[in-house]
Amino acid sequence: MATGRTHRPATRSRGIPEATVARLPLYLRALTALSERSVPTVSSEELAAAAGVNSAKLRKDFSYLGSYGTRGVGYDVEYLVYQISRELGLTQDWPVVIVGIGNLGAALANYGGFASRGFRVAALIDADPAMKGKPVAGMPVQHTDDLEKIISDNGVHIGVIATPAGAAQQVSERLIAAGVTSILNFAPTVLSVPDGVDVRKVDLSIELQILAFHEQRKAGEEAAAVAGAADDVVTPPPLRADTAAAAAAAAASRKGPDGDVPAVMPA
Amino acid sequence: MATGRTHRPATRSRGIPEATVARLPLYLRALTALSERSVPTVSSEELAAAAGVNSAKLRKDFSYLGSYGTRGVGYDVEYLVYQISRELGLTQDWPVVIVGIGNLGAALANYGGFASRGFRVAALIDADPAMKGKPVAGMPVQHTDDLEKIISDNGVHIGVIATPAGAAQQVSERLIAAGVTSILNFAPTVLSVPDGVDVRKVDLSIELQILAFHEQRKAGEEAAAVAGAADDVVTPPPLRADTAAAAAAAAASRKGPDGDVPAVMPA
DNA sequence: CCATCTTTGTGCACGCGTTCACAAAGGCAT
DNA sequence: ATGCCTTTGTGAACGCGTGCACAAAGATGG
Ligand SMILES: NC(=O)c1ccc[n+]([C@@H]2O[C@H](COP(=O)([O-])OP(=O)(O)OC[C@H]3O[C@@H](n4cnc5c(N)ncnc54)[C@H](O)[C@@H]3O)[C@@H](O)[C@H]2O)c1
Ligand SMILES: NC(=O)c1ccc[n+]([C@@H]2O[C@H](COP(=O)([O-])OP(=O)(O)OC[C@H]3O[C@@H](n4cnc5c(N)ncnc54)[C@H](O)[C@@H]3O)[C@@H](O)[C@H]2O)c1
Repeated sequence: MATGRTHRPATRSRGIPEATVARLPLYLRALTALSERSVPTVSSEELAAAAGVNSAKLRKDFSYLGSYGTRGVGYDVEYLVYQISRELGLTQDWPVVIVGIGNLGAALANYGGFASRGFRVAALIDADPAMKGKPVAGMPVQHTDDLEKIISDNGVHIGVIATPAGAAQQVSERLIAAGVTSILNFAPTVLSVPDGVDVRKVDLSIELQILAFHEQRKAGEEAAAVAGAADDVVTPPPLRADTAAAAAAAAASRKGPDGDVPAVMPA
Repeated sequence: MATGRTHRPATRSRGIPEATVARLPLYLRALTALSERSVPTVSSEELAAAAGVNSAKLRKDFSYLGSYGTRGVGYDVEYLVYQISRELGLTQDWPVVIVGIGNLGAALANYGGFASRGFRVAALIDADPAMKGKPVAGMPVQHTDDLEKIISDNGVHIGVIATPAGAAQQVSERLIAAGVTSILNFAPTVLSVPDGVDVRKVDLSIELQILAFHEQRKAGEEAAAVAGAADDVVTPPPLRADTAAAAAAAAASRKGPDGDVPAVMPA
């Protein structure tokens, strides 16, 4: 069981660093584009630019896969596409089920890029009886009652969860019990899964909050640059009296009227 | 313009490490749940479990914000919710525009959790004239012609791109020219943006490919454990003659009538 | 066959992030 | 008050990821 682990810490991908694995799809996408334009070879510099990374990083990444380049020339595009595809396991077919066919689930089901890389939507599953049999993306929605059978009949190892957060943990347990060992979770919850099961999450809200943090930071720096850096508004340093008071009020909302809690951020 | 940088390397969030910033929303979510259950205080151990992280990591993360805990007791839930919200900039309102109201864009527009943390969908924008004025999530879709005016009138700094990949770069340029400085990109492309602009990407296909890599790895290890670890199939080590031949054939798939081509993907 | 020029592959150093482990802090009971 | 017990906050060690810089490899032209 273990506590909700979010990424793949256990598997310890022998040899290839996790950071490299995460970039391989990026390289593959850039290479595919080159391949379509019939470009025969590409240098690490060019490919790195197309993938939006540093060329040294790219070369080091490729070095984990083997020596597939030719010095003085670059990399053979088609050959590299094949090698990366093989390394990522895209030379085989991966049946996938999507659970929770609401707004998001339906959009995912309709997503073309889904099938373009060896992933095949094997089934769409929803708990709503009214959805049963209803076609979404040209495929009938099936009921959760048949989840186990669907997973096992199709040899599914990868599941996508797009249910409300409250149902996600339970759905993940059923998926795992039925044989799924990799989950892509769109529900905003931490999933607790056994060792050996990989979970990756996509959380729109978290991404926006991270952007907001930096955005606020920019606004603060800008204000500090314009003004004499005396006023605060959003900067972390001290904290104005009224803001501190609000914080104190929130903190004291339970017990006595200890109206203290001065300027925070001591350490 | 710089090459497509993907994450926030420039901003150098003074003080708070990027990895910590990325976890703050996780803590906030867990704390909000506790708050709703009227739990007054929580220990680092409990909160860490709820957020799916290590308790030492959580304490260190909080130490960057300040000393908000009480030794022997734990953290005041309400107070911490306030502090993290403030740090993330969620105490203010963030108007957001979504560009590209197709399957995904519509799902995002309908997403309730969007507005729950200070983010407000200020406008939905699409290039399709047929979409103009059509209500999606109770809001009329506006045409791209008015993009600049919408951004400026609403003081939008955060934009979400859900257009096809081919249009993403151009859309990002218009957004940025109009004043957007943070972009959440759902299109599978590397965006080239000027310094000072943050881009975060959500790419379903990449996530699935990473899962496939580990899935393949699991299958390989399993097979190796069962069999005598002699056969390859997917293991990285050397490269057998026939495998190399297949690769070479794939590389030549463009010119000659080599009717093979493994499983490699096209699009 | 040799010289030159381009580009790979990688040794190395550095910085960030994670984790351990513990002293200090504070509540609480006596 | 005093001592015990819990939990925080953090110093320090470690490991991973990144980027530099360059020697080696190989293509290409003479
Ligand atoms: N829509 C988005 O843009 C978006 C963005 C980020 C995250 N999310 C998250 O994705 C999830 C789905 O979002 P949505 O907007 O599609 O919600 P939705 O309500 O439109 O769809 C949820 C679907 O899940 C089904 N469902 C409920 N319980 C189930 C169960 N136990 N087993 C199988 N199916 C079940 C429902 O019948 C419904 O069809 C939510 O957790 C949401 O927070 C959505
Ligand atoms: N649907 C998914 O689940 C999913 C998942 C991952 C990634 N994506 C990516 O998200 C993007 C959108 O996917 P989708 O399924 O919603 O596609 P879609 O074709 O349904 O929608 C695209 C929308 O963008 C609009 N558009 C096109 N060019 C535009 C422009 N220049 N300015 C403004 N709007 C423009 C179109 O009119 C259309 O409404 C694609 O890049 C896709 O690869 C989608």
